[in-house]
Amino acid sequence: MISLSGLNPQQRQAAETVEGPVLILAGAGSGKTRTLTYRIAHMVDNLEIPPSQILGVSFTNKAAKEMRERVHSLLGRRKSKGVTLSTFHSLGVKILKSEITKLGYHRNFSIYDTTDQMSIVREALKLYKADKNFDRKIVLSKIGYLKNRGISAEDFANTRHFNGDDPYDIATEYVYHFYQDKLRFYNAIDFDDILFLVVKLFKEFPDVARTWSEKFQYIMIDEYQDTNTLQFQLTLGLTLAHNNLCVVGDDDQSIYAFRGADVSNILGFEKNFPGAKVVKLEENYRSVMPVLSLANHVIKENKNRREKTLWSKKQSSNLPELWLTGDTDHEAQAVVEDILKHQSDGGHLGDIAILYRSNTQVPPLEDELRMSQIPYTIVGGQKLYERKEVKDLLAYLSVIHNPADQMATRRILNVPARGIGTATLNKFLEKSQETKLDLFETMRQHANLASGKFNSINEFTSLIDWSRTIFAERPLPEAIGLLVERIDFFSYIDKSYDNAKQAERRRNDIMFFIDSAERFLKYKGPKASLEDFVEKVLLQDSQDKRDEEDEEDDDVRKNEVTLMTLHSSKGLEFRQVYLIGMEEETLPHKKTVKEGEDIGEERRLCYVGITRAQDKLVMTYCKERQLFGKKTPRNPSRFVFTLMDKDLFIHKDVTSFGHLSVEEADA
DNA sequence: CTTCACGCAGTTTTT
DNA sequence: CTGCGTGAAG
Ligand SMILES: Nc1ncnc2c1ncn2[C@@H]1O[C@H](COP(=O)(O)OP(=O)(O)OP(=O)(O)O)[C@@H](O)[C@H]1O
Repeated sequence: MISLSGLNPQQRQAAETVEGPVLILAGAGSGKTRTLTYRIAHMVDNLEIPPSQILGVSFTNKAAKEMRERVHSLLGRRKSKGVTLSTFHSLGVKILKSEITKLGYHRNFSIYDTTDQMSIVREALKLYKADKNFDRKIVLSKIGYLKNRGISAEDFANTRHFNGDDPYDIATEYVYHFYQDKLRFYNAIDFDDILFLVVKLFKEFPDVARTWSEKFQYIMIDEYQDTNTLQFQLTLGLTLAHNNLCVVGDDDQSIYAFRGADVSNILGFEKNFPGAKVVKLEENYRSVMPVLSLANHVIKENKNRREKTLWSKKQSSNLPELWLTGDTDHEAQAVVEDILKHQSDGGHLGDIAILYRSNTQVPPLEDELRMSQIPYTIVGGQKLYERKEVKDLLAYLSVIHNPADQMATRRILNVPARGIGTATLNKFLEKSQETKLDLFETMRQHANLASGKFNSINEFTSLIDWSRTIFAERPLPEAIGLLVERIDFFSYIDKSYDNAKQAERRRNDIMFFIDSAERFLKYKGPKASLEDFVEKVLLQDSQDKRDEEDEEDDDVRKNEVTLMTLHSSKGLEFRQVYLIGMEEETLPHKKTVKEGEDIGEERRLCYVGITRAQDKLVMTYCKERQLFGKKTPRNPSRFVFTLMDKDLFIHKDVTSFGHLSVEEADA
């Protein structure tokens, strides 16, 4: 029996209202996620609702994982096991895996990332000859924009989004069709398709939607302010058979508008789900009052927001601080030095987070942390599967699993070099187009197409066939190992880099990749399939080293500092937070300052950052910053600059403080 | 077909 | 400063 005494009366009411729509709209740290996790525990343990009927969705992997851990610690591993806790995207893939044939794709579809998408768009634009040179990034983002609003290539021209006078729209029209045709031919879908196709499926086959809706009788969605049109429609589909939907969010923390997120989903919840019980929470249990005051002042400036009261019982005599530092290296030094002090005072490093606007701010921090031997982890950032060699290997796996995957086939065709270049490739591409046979099959059946390449082509196709057998017979990590051996991948890597250090790093990436297959096998058991593994890697389902093994220290953070972007920090909390790069053109990012006034989202980002801190908050900005290799003078962010003399934080000039950098010492 | 060199464009944020 | 894409030479 789970006791709900850990909740305040409002929270408790939300947790106990299990039937019908419920909305919790409340500020940061007011216990929204906590309420959700107790609600799940309550349903399973007290109401004896079968866990398999419960679905908890969130937006990012981090948030999903956080939720899983919290539910674990309430219910214990055994009882929480059957509860589905995932992101929208992994839920989408799960649904597509079992239903996609209805849409004319095959079950073994590949999932394409931005690089693959770009290549296809590039090809399309090459074919779409025009005097103007189109930027494929713009075209691709238009396609993504459309998809996230549920608009297909066929519909585009008939929507208000289409402007017949805009050459880009006309180009996009063409490219979108081409792109979608190719994906289908390659039996591949992109990230946006994951949700787009589920929605399409639900629309065209209402009974399928109904089946899924019946499976998940109780649905909870965290960070609901970040849902976009597609996710909203998906939600509608999942609630076809009932209206047991509990959503949780904060319009002040909506930070994914660039991805189509639409706050009107949460603000209009009562309209969309009539009879919804609305719960407001006003007590913040996370932060100390001075931190919260600053946060409240920062967010107050935004227009079009729901006013909220937010207060905390936790007092503190320490105000947040804003440090002026020299340059990015010095900023990193100042932060690291402060962390060292914390460490020598016996502080735990797991209590500390360094947050920043963009991943480009990481390198100086990494250098300093390494030099000071402070353990740290970076969340997000350079992803394992984005490293070139890992992508290559992943492409092998994709072709083995889905031979129709042309992008993957082309990627590995000449990696390692087999003497099959563009000339040969083009011959096969032509043939493939002509016969409607996929590229791989074309090579198998018409190996003699390119004179002199007969042997190389044959070797390639039989390599893949051989691999398929291996992967069917051997455990995953072993099979990958054998493949790496067979293509002599390590020698290929060594040959590709004259710098021995680089080559070693790349080899390590591969080793790490095999390691993660090993962990995957351990976690999944012997039935761990190639397909599941690839999916997991692509969805970033588990990008950090530690997997489900170490059960007991689930709620104990490791003794290491956490580095992440403001975006990935949402929903988390740390005793001590360093919010670096509080500068104009960094926190209100340059791009948003230039393009009209959508500063509101940047301000919310700042709000999110501040409200991650429980006890201590340090914000830093630089006097100057290396930009494109040039020193550029910087100014403090307007978000705090305008609050300078209100005693909300202490402004410190630390430029003359701390270790001198090597250059300064030499000077 | 591979390799190398040069010019350039780009730096949000995530699945 | 880097990392990519293009083009010419080997
Ligand atoms: N009723 C309560 N009693 C004690 N602690 C609470 C209570 N409610 C929430 N907390 C604590 O407050 C902190 C913030 O809670 P939680 O993360 O659920 O807030 P949230 O509203 O989801 O925040 P955010 O909007 O930032 O995601 C957590 O440490 C949580 O354990």
